[in-house]
Parts: sequence; structure tokens; C-alpha cells
Amino acid sequence: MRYMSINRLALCGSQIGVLFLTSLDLFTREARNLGKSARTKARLMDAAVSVFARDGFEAASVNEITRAAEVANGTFYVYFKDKDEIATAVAYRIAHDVVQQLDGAMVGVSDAVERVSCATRRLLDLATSTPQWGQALFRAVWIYNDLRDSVVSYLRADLERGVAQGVFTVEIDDFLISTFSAMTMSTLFRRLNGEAGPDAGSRVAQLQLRMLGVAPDVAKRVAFQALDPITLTMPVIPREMDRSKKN
Amino acid sequence: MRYMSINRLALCGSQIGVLFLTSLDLFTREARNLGKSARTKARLMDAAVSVFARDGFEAASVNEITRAAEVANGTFYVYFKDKDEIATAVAYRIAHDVVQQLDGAMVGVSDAVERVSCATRRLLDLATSTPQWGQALFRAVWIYNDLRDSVVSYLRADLERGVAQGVFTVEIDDFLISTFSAMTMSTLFRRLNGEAGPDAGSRVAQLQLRMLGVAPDVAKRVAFQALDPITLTMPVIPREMDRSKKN
DNA sequence: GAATTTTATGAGATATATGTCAATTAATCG
DNA sequence: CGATTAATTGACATATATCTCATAAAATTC
Repeated sequence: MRYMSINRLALCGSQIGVLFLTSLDLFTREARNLGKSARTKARLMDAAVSVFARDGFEAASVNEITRAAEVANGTFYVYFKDKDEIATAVAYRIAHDVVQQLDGAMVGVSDAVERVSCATRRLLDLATSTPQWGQALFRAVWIYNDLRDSVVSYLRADLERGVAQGVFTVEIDDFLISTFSAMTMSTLFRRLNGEAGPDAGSRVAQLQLRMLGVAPDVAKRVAFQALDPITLTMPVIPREMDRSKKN
Repeated sequence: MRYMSINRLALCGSQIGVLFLTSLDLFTREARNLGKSARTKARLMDAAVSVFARDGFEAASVNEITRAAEVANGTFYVYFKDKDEIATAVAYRIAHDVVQQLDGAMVGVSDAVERVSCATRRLLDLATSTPQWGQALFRAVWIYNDLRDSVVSYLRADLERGVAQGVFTVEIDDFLISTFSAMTMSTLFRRLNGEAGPDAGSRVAQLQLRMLGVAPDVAKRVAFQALDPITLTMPVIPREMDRSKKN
């Protein structure tokens, strides 16, 4: 599955740097050196990502998750109170990874117009490179408001920077952020459903820049310019991951 | 509930004309002169609107619908095969009403910029004036693609008109339509959740116009100008509504 | 390797949803 | 009014989901 990124790279020649969100069994891998209980919990979380991506949060059932994780039904309740608890656990973790990767991908970019455009494009590339996680992110963002807020926190800063630089001529507030995000998320949705191609990121970035007040020719140039190679793409460092779980 | 429109009118003084989507028990009223079976079916559909709006399509159950309609569980299955069938029935009807009302509200407007702005603003006013129907519309649009297409069919025409007039400098295709719609729907969502005020329609229309290539000052003026009074706001005419139901 | 602690299991109690149908009630008609 | 047709009912069979808990298995400790 990770190899999809490579394929996409071949299709979209201009793109040299690629962000890796995570492999499908990230949690399991991270926990491979930890105790047994941590490993089981990790398998459940990986399974939850798959099931949420396939069925959505609503339709997903604990049974499906335990079946996917190949553990007994009762095992689930050893580690999580209910479906919501595991949902928040994986959703927040995905958001955390996304923010971290995006931050890392933009260390060298200082121009507000470029930053805003890059963020949108890279978020889309990232979420599309591992569709399961992309789906989970998409669904989670609709449900958890504070999670959405954390994902867009850097966005607000970039938008305000642009206003300060005089390149954005629009009032920055919750309404704008929300509309901006909706454009990105709608594109992610279409991208994941195969209704939009690899240039969707650039197209929506272009529209967003125009909306913000960037001149059409500049918007086009920046949104479609080749992305710089990623400087740091080191895999996520395995972390402790709260092994004491008996609440 | 219908009186909310009046309150909103008071808050937003510039608005003289108001579109009425429908009252909460539209189907029942329409069927009041029809046979008993048509009336029962209508009660179920009104109940379905309430339940879908409250719980969403996924979480809604047939039991909840029959309870709201004050009929026995078995009665439901006399009129509908399952939840999906009643869902499509009410969803398509709402979309039909919306399109009809919007068309009527824009008979006098010929300028593409004004038409696009008006459509967004009036759709939002319409859907917000009867929140239950607005919620149902919002959820339905996510689920039924062809329904969304029908709601935005007039939009595509207006956008192409604007390109022909030289006021929109953007490529009109499915991607643009979808992004444009996402902006409107996101605003509807926030409006229904109380996260955005009555000016949200104008604000999003302004952003949309900028995105399409309209100069910022023009976009602002058109999006925030007072809406013309509605010329025709006659209530929906009670119609036959397929009384022969034995499939 | 026996004792102890940790982890996993799956049957089962509880709940809720779907869809059917024989029986009942209401409406209509001659 | 009695007969016939239309409409409604709610119990029931079926299915699926949640969460618990006594028991079993596995891992760890001494």
C-alpha cells in the first residue's frame, strides 16, 4: 500500500518530494517492542482505522473491529470503553501526524502565498497517499471540532501572515477558515472517491488563493508550481504510548 | 416554526422578500383532501423529515419514524420498502421544492454575477428558515449525487453565462461546481448549527465571487446588496402525489 | 517448575432494529 | 345493514450490536 506513493510519483513527474503519512499497520509496528498489552491495543487501533475508513464512524461496529484485529470481542473492552474512545484515539493520532508532517514539509517556506498553497496541496497528497488514513481523517474532521481546529491552527497563522504582508485582502476569522477548510476537505473527498485527479490539489489551491485576494495569474503560478523536495521525511519515532492503561 | 422567518426578517432589516420552503407538516397538508392511505403516507414522510433532521439518515430508525408519525411499526412497510425508500422520497421532494423556489426568486435577475450571488444567499435563507428541512437537505445532498446535481444544475448555467459575459475568469467543470457547492453547504452547516449569523450567506457569496474572478470591490457590493422582494411566493399547490400505491 | 500475575476468551444477558403476517378495525358499497 | 374491500395493528421471528464476567491461556516471577 505504501507503494502507491511511488506510483503516484511516476504519474506526477514534477513531484519529487513525497510525504509519508503512515503505513497501514503503524500502531502495530510502533508497539512491536513493547509489552503484549500495548501490542494488542495497537492491533485494535490499526483495525479501527481500516473499519472506520471502510464503513464510516457511524456504521462501524466493535465486532467488525475485533474481527479485523483477529481478537475476541471481549478483548476490545479490556482496552477501550466503547467505540467512541478508540475513535478519538486514532483520530487524534492521525491529526497529530498530519500536522507534524505538514510542519516539517514547510520549514523553508516563508512567503504566505506559497505556504497556504503548499499546505493545501501537501495535505491532499498526504491523505491520498494512504487512502485508508485519508478517509479516516476526512470523517474524523467532520466529527471532532477540536481536532479540526488543531489541523487548521497553522493555517490561521499563515493567513494572518498573508494579511500582514498585504497579499491577502480578506478578513480572517472562523468563518473564513471554515470555508477555506471546506474547500480542501471537499477536494479530499473527491480525490479519495476517484472523482478528481492528481491536479486537484493545485486546482483548489488556485481557487483558494483567488478567494483570498491573490491576483489570478499569481494564484495560478504558485498553485501549479512544482513542490520543493521534502527535506525531512524521517518515519515517526516509536514512542511510549501510555502503557499503563488500567484507568 | 414558520414564524422564525419573521424573526429573522426583523433582525435583518434589509431583507424584504422571504422564501418559504415549507411548513413542518407539508406532506400531511397536501394530502388533507386525498384518500386515507395518501394521508398516512404523508404523515410518515413528515415524520421522516423530522427524524432525519434530528438523528441523521444513518442513525434514524423506522421505529422512530413510526413513533413520530403515531402509527404502528407495521404500517410503515405498507407504504415503503425500507428506510432508503422513504429517504429518497423526501429528499427528492425537498430538492424539487428548493429548485422551484430558487428559480422563481430569480426570474428578474439577468446579470450572472447577481444570479450566482442571489442563488447562494437565497438557498441559505431558504434552508435556514425551516431548519428541519435545511438539515434534511444538507444530509441528503451528501448522500444522493444526482440530487445534488439537480440542485446545482441551474448554477452551472449561471456560471457559464458569467464566463460568456467575461465576468468569471475560471474554467467551469465538475471540480469547480463541486468546490463552489462545498462552500455553500459548509455555510449551511454552520448556519444550522448556530456557528454563523445571518450575514453568512453574503459572506460566502462574496468569497465565491472573488474565487470566480470578480473584482473584490464588485464582489463585496453585489454579495451584500439588499435582496429584491420576491415577486412570486405562492405556496406549493397540492398535487396528486401518486395515490395508486400498490406496486 | 510451581505460583502468581497479566492477558485473552467467548458464551450470554440485554437491548434495539428489521421486516412479516394473521388478525383486527375502519371505510365503502350495494 | 350486511358484505366486501381497504387500512392498520402489534406480536413475533430474525438479526445484529453492546458490554460483562467467569474462566482459560499465556507470561512472568520466584
